[in-house]
Amino acid sequence: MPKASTGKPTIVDVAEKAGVSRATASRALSNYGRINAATQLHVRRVAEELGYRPNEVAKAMRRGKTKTIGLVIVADFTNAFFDRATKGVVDAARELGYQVLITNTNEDLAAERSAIITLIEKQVDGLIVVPAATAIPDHLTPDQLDNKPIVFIDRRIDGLQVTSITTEDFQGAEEAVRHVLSLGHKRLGFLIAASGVAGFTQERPPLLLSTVEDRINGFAKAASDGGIKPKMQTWLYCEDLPSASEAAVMRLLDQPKPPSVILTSNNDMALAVLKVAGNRQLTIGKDISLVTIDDSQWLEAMSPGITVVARPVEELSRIAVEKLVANIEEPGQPEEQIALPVELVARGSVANLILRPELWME
Amino acid sequence: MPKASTGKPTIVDVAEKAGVSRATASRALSNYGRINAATQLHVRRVAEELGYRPNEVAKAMRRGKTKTIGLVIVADFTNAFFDRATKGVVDAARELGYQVLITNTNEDLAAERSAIITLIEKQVDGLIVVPAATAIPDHLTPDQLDNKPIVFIDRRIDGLQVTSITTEDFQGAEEAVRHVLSLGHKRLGFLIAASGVAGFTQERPPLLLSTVEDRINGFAKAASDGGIKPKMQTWLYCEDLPSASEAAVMRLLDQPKPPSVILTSNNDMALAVLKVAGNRQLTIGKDISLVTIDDSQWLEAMSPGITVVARPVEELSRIAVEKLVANIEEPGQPEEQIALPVELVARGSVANLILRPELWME
DNA sequence: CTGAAAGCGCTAACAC
DNA sequence: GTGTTAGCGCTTTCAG
Repeated sequence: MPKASTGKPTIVDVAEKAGVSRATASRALSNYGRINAATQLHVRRVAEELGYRPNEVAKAMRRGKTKTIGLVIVADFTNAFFDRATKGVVDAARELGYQVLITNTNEDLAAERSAIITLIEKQVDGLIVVPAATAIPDHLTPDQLDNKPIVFIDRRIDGLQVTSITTEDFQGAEEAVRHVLSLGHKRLGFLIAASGVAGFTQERPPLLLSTVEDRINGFAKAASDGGIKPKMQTWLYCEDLPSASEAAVMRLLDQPKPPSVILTSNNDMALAVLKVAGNRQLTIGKDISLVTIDDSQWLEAMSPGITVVARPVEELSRIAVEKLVANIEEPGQPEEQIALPVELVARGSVANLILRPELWME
Repeated sequence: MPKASTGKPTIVDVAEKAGVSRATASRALSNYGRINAATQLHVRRVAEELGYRPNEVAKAMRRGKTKTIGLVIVADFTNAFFDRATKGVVDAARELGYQVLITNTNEDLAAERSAIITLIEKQVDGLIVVPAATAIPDHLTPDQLDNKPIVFIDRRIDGLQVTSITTEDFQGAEEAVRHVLSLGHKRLGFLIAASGVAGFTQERPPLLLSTVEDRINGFAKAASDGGIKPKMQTWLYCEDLPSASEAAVMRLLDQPKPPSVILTSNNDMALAVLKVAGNRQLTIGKDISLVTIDDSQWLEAMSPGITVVARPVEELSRIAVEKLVANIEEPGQPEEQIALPVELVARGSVANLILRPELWME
């Protein structure tokens, strides 16, 4: 009586039934090495009959490659940027034959740290991360990473030699300001999401994510270039929490001389402006203007549509995956800092104070 | 000269350096079986020194468990439901010590099929899927699934004995209709997302997802209970594509006697209403009313806020993971069909035709 | 309480 | 072109 194979068929079962050795079966199934075409066909047929499925874990163990990449995404992917980025990474990875193991840290460095350890232990071939850190962290050293390739998306960490795919946030922010200035706005409110602050503050926090840093600098440069005096600008740095951001918006609006336009650094801040404006019966694009960074279908569908700096999220994710996979399959690629161009999409959320000065009296 | 271990340290290196056997090292590190406390401490210290990291792939191979679950999510997680569900699953899984391997199919059965095969080959311990199929598919048999547990979220497949976590869509839809009727609406437009149709149609497609089916039935029941004659109802079944849904909305609005309120079956359809209304300078909650299913921060932040049937997405995901993990760790749990209650969140997008009949003359 | 040894399923030298 | 064999790194009987 033949050894009854109880569980699911393995390559040994296939080999036996096909009357060949394991090696031949393997060659037939994985399509490598020299093998007789007829043998291959036969083995494959037998495998099919048996309902054989390769065990990728065993393969991974043997080859030292899991064909899996780890995605460490911070915060909600409830955020209009991160959900698209996630989808982009998953899709691009699959096209290249990789699966993605996903982890969510809540902008929390400790969570990021442990996520990376887990992923490395799971033997991912590489990592795509949205780093939560502003300074060089200790858990992103080649040693901790087991020398696995890594690429950052959305943000850089200056001083770390890591490939990063970001967007031209400085230019985008500049363009946003130029746009509102061209429409006659002179009193500007800036609402900047900044982790690490409690509530909101006028003082610029010392440590900021590279994206935030770039946006601030871009905003500031264009405002200054446009001849807008600091007095005419209100800057609020705000915790990324509805309670904080809404309070910040109210503060902005309740100034003796409130801004005619608010520029927000991300979706969450824009949401707060929308909320508060709604509560106060203020019409966007008329009573108060708004420009934000990152597009979404909702921003487009509103009336008026919200003017945004759109970032090429899908492309960013795709490039990140391509660079990572290139480095996995051919180690030693040079590090690159890639910044993708952004685009201002003007919709109706910025009042034209030139054509309709009655909307805004100084 | 001792065998210089080149690569990363393995448990053998730890054992050697600690002067114990592999078995003892394993016991010390994985904290099982009988082991002397002092020995354990020593081994752990050595492991620490060496920077030893367990290889989870090897563990998985040996134990036959990967501590990984596969998530097969359809469509965009750009969708306000799926992004939150994804996050919910990832978070809940991590809390239970599982990682998640994510796949995105675009409501495409073939993609789903291949995703599941891949996941099974990767030896996931179980599967959470949003099934794209309306009828019983051939790729979800215990055999194809390698007898791994599976739970559906968001939708059921009637006739398939699979644990599913859904929401009370029938009741939610009913409640939505009751709400608009109570506000005096009598002419109702229903915009239903339905895959499989091209463009849009008035004819009800034969095969519908269980969620869609339930929503339609709920809408219809409440309308009929409320004495709304079929003549007063317009039903449009629509491809889930902006071009199609926007055309459908226009059709709805361009009828000789257009509905005073549109009830949409999902976010995408609601987006189309918003878009078209914006283009036509129609004010939501006044010129045209809107109720949709699934909440999002955007729907809440708009002015007026959009009235929605909110579904408990996080809870749904959490329960799905818990049920799945229970079944992984203790196989043979009974299948369950769980439907979570939903909640109507009334905001300002439905005009009150009773208080302000001038908004709507028959 | 600890060690020896087997083996999870697969691939890749190396022989023939 | 095919078979033999040796592991990948780990856990787990089974002895002692």
